[in-house]
Amino acid sequence: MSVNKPWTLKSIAKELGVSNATVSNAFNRPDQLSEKRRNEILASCKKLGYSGPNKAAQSLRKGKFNIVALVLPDSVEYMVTDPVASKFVKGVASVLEKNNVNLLLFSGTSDNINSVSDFVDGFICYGSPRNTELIEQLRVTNKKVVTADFDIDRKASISIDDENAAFDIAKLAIRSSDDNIAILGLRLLNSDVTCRVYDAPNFDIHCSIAHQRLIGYQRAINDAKATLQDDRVWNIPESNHHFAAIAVKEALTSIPRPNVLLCMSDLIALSALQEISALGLNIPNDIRVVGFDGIDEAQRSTPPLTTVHQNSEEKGSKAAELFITKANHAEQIPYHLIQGKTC
Amino acid sequence: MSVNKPWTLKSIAKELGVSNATVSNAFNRPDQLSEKRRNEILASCKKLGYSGPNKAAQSLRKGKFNIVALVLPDSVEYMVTDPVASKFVKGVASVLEKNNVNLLLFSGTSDNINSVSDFVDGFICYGSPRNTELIEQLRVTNKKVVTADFDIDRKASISIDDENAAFDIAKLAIRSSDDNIAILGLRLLNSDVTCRVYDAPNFDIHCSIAHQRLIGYQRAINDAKATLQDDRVWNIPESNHHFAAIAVKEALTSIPRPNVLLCMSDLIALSALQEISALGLNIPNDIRVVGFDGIDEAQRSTPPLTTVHQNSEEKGSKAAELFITKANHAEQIPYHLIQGKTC
DNA sequence: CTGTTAGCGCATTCAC
DNA sequence: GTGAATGCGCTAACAG
Repeated sequence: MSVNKPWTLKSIAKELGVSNATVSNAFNRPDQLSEKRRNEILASCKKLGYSGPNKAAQSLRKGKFNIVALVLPDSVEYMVTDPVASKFVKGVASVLEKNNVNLLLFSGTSDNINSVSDFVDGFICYGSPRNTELIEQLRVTNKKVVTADFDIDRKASISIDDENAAFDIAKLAIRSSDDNIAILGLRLLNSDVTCRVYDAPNFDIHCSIAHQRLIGYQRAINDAKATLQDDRVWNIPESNHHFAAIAVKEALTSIPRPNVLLCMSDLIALSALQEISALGLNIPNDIRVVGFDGIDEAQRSTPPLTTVHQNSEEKGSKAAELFITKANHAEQIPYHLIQGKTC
Repeated sequence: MSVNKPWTLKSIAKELGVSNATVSNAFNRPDQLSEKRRNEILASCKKLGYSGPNKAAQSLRKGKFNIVALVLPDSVEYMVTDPVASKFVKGVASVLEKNNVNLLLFSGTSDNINSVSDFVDGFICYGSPRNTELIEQLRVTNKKVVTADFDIDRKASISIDDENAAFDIAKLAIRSSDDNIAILGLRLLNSDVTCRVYDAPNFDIHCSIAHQRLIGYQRAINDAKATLQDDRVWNIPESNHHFAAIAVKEALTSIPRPNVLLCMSDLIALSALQEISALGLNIPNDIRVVGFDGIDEAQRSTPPLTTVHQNSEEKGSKAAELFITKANHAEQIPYHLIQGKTC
């Protein structure tokens, strides 16, 4: 056999003078042959440079690929930019690695999961993908699907209790029925610009965490007998300073100026702190601000942010575990409030 | 045909009453049949719910997978934590996406590329992987390999001129032959603890960027007729505050105290700024500090860091382009100095 | 332009 | 324990 031609199961079997079933069994089904025979074969293969059955062929045959596609909410850029998403990915990766499953990054802006679904065992979907057609595709695929921070029918999912978390943190921020409240929402609309949200009940994505958080805020507002003016909800398309600053500026320059800012992410809240300082206003005396997520950076800001902490890494590892164990239930993990100095 | 059984090329061909080659051609080789016939077939397939040839089988047959494995220097965690690595990934992802190639994350701590090499078209390797056995495996694989920030034989590679960049920035920092210089190196040794490096020439990895930067620093030191004491080089295993702070503290408490700190990453330099402030020392009067990388954060520090800027995202996109175009030359991209206020 | 056929590399049956 | 046969789903070559 030419040294350049890579070995195949067949060719190595012939070389060793055994049947190909035997070689296959040596690698895949130890119980089908004696320990001794197996070790001999494996040793010979190693010596000859055959590193085991071809994975692609094996996958085609078995219908098992050991790859899972991580469907990101947005482009890959988003994942590496957003600290919350990063932690999630880290959690997913650690569990998959332990199970010898490979991780394929799949952009939420792609137009079809078909391009990969033939060679992955399934999907872990983190948040609602920007291209909403993917949701429908994920709904109908017969591959395993686990969602995080949003739901698709009765597929396995992992999240926190966003509504109650939002309620709790908003209760902390709202002190009087006279408070002037503004909500800086994250992806409340399926839009890619910062804008106000006038028709609160009419969302594109009803199952989104943004929606749930909004309900929680609203409940806290009602609970405090305060009111939310209908031009005081903003939509921010991505959790970053660029888009957040626009909304924050609009909010701070609107009359009457809000004295409570409910932010759907810490990054948004941090932008708010920055703008508020720039205006020479005092936190929390003039304005109280609360965030959401509990990223490390938020505890190092001045003043440290009052926010909801959720363990994104755990969320990621749980998502991967749900995938591996083929679970199909919805799971929630706990959150807790971090009492900073911004309210 | 049962509605539940997914279509195959064969079954759909039979259903449509055409040969399977025709269906295959309709999807893959438009020139092999009339426009009209092709459209008819594609339309029928769509109507019946056949979304095209199975990718796994197609890949096995063609030997083309449209997946590239990105070999990370360390675990996935590293990638999402390090701002420089993040940018690189972003650059890679954007180009691959444009070419309909999927990105598989491959940890630099894995023990064998064999686990994936049967179903990827090749590897993009970012920096020297923590498990150095992978280097040898990448060297001998017959799959396409592109390396970034380090070299494997004559495979395609992308980097900056690390030696000259280090020389340039060090020249900025060193002002007199009396300067007391300390070097805070990044991965100079294949160790996972922070420690001093005594035998400068004896590196595990001779082709590493750390090595090249060290040579550049050394050249600048010689050029300034200054000297580097042999206990003034530190090895930091990962570019983060935890490991960096240890080295910084050791350096700052050694006698005579260094007045020039050459740091092999901005994150290390930022840690240094923090520790120096904590000691009540003045930058740059008491100590001058220079970094490497030019991350955004370094410009927002007080004082803003003097450093080398390299475009990591471009490095990533170039790496992907080298892969896509099957190039096999070494390429360098430019760097430039950022004159901050730390020296 | 169309249909037939022989693999891509493997795992699983079934008889031996 | 072994070896031959079948097919996972597809593409390329070739004949028509």
